[in-house]
Amino acid sequence: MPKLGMEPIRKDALVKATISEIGRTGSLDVTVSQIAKRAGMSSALAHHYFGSKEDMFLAAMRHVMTIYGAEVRGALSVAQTPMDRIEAIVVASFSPANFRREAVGAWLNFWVLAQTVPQAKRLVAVYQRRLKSNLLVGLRPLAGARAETIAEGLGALIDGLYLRQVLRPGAPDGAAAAAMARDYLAAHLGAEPLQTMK
Amino acid sequence: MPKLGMEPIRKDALVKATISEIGRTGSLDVTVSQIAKRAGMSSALAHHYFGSKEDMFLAAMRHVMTIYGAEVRGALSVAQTPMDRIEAIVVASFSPANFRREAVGAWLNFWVLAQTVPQAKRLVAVYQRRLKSNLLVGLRPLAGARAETIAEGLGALIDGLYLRQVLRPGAPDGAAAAAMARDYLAAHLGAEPLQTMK
DNA sequence: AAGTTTATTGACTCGTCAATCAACAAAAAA
DNA sequence: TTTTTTGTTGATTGACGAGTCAATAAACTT
Repeated sequence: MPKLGMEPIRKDALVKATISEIGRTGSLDVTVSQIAKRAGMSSALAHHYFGSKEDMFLAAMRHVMTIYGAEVRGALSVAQTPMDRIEAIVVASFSPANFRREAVGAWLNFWVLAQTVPQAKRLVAVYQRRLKSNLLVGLRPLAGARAETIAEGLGALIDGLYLRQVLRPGAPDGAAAAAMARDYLAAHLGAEPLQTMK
Repeated sequence: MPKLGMEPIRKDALVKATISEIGRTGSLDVTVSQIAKRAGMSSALAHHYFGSKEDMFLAAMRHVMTIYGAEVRGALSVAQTPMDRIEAIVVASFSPANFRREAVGAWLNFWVLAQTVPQAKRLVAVYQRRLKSNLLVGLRPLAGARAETIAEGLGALIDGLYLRQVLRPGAPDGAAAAAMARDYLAAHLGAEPLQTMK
């Protein structure tokens, strides 16, 4: 009994189901049928709304990044000082949500996807640019000319710490990761604003 | 015309072919037949020597890590000072070899594999421990009690910088990554050996 | 010489899966 | 009311793939 305006609802359900299934299997080795089943429809319908499985992956990727982006934006909106802003980004990056099985599966597998699907690589690049630019807003008042380099380094450190927590045996420790990031900041900000020699 | 003692030769060929194919496709979505073909044998023979495809993946993973380990060990063997040691590890980690398509494909996909295959997770953990311990040897004379934290952070930073170079559009810049790692060191060593307050 | 171990493959089994299609149903437009 | 658009699925296509097996053959053992 077809109700109209199903498209966005179905697509949304499929995107979420895609992420769930990637998290469940830990890989991109999920079938359209599995996804469709979890989203409560036939695989044919999934193919109807998304032309191909790859399109579903890309939509799922955008969704994960949107969620993360919203989390960061929410945290930033209550930040007062520049330091607050950086702290907000760090905390959001290591929030429990990002360590859920689905999120982990999504990120790792999207990195893999980025190797071969240009569209996916572009999305990853967008994420990296946005992270850096968010960090810069907080860093420039604190570090001036060195802000660029510090933002680059802190961005990489956040990714690296995340990766390590995820690959570590046992439960990930977001707080420890955040502490390391703060340490990095302290060393780069507190120490040598005067060091100019290369 | 069976010559004896083929096993190690065949296995070696399969391992290398596995890495090649993973690099070529950028994913673990490679068939045993593709691997076997590239290694110059039938897929049945591949199954004869390795029981399953997963076994081939794990063997390939060990091989990649062995290569990297050898590279690091070689660089360390000529290091004189503690600082030399750290520098050697950094340079080796961002060597062109590690940015070859095969190496990139291997690392990214092995991270994914580690999510679901405990054996793979263990191998990743071994790599992380070894990196940290190598860094520690160089860091302890320079940083004393803070060596632990710095090694942890530098290890994560190296992974994060690697990831960023790999995902960046365009050719990766190992030298830039190494420079960032040095920057991290400088900030953590040169600055506040006296800072004790939390 | 007979028996055993090692090397090797073509053919096959059993299964999966992405994508398509024909067909049906209901709402909206004409 | 007829037509068009939107929603929906069962069935099918066409292809591929991991792992097994029987069979063949060379080399080594006894």
